[in-house]
Amino acid sequence: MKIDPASTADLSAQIASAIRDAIVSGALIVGDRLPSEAELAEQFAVSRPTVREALKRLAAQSLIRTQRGAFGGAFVNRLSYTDAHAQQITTSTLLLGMNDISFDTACEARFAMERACAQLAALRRSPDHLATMRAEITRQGQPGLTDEAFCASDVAFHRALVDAAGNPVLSYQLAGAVEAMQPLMNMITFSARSRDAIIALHGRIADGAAAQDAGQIITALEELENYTRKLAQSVFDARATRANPT
Amino acid sequence: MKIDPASTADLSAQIASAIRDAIVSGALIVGDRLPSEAELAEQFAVSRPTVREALKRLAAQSLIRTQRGAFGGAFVNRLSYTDAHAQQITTSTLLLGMNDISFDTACEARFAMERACAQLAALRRSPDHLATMRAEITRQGQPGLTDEAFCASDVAFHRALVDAAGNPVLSYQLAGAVEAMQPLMNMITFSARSRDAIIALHGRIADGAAAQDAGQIITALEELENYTRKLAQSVFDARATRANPT
DNA sequence: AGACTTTTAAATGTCTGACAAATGAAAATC
DNA sequence: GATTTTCATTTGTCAGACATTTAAAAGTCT
Repeated sequence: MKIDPASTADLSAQIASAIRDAIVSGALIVGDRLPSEAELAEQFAVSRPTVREALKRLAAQSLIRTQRGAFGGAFVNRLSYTDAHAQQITTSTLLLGMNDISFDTACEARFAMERACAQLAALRRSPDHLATMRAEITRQGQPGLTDEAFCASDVAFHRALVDAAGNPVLSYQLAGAVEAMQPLMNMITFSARSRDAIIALHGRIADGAAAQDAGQIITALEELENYTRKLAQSVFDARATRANPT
Repeated sequence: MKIDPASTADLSAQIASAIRDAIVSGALIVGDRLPSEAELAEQFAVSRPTVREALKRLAAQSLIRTQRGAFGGAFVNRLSYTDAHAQQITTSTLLLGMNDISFDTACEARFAMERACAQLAALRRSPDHLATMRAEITRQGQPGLTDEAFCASDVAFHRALVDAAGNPVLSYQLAGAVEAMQPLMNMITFSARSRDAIIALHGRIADGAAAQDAGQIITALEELENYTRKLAQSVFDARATRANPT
């Protein structure tokens, strides 16, 4: 592991990059202990604070974990689904929030990916997944539910559908996409009638999963996508009219 | 922005978390300048090195960028697709590399997502995308190509298919999944015959895109998935036999 | 007055040295 | 032999200093 003395970049960034490369390439494997901060400082010929900044960068990506005390140090971390998932949600949420991505684009991406697991979900859904879906549908029908709680339940419902596909890699990828949509969905005010429509579509999805009928799930998802986009459109139109009345 | 004095977690982690929350929640928006390190140190009642460690954590996630000099400082960064993409590839690659995920699981997830954009790709593919796909197919047929170069071209081909869907959110999500598979794919040695089979399938995908026939793309992708899994299986079987000959 | 140069203040980047706190191993004690 | 104490190691945090970069502000010349 070496750094380029000619580079103008921050030393801590260079050091972090060197160690990251060693981990990604497999030169350092899960559980390996990195040299102590003092040793790293000597190896890279920098001071300990600089090394520490580099290590904090890696810790922010869950690449390492640190432990105090004798025989402590920095260890290469096993990236868990939970960690990866959390990072993906942060990244996706910010990406959607900062880049003026249209509701339609985000919606299209989300439902395209969700349809991708319909086939597998129909094949592998367990009674557990079905029960979760039914429970969320019931919750969504309860009176007095706030829009936010309705959205949260919506996310949980779709999360169950994704998990039903029984592929952890798919779950990790899609859960990020679905959850990142939530702030956008939260902008919509759901009338009682639109809630009923969504709940009916959720019911058809759950029925399709129960019957192991992928076609039914996909059809319902397509209708849900169209309905969601129409709903969002009307919200945006109403806002535009309020802001700019003729 | 406050931190909990009772928490046992690292101060730098707490400070990073507080600032991150402010960014994700929208209290700090793109382009906003954070207080200087000295001011932050005073606000949080910690030393400057501790503040710096917190800022480096945020920089590692591309949440902020720093600028030296007068009127410099730390600014909330617009998370670009490029940054998000790079992070996703690192995360996905490590997740796949560290967690003993079977080739089949990863392969299934990848092709499920890729099929999800077939419909959109058939609808929106531009001459540019078609040209890229054709060019990669040509490259793949060249003699003397190393296995690694073949894999890289394979990734480029599928990347073009994903981009053809014309949805940046989808591209960001899927590019990570496809590229993260590359180290796994690199374990396979491609015989001339298997290369020919893959190239033929790529040709059918490109033809389907050219004809705007989503069904053809999906069928070819399914065959490609099956073929890839069969190929990987034979590689693993051969290894098992070598390691444990009867 | 306007264009160019110099100065300067503010900010990050880096270093040194120090102490606190945690932690597990080893030594001492019962 | 079991328990307690000591101790070395390592990370976490702090204080203060200097180097470097940067753009605004002041100064200078035409």
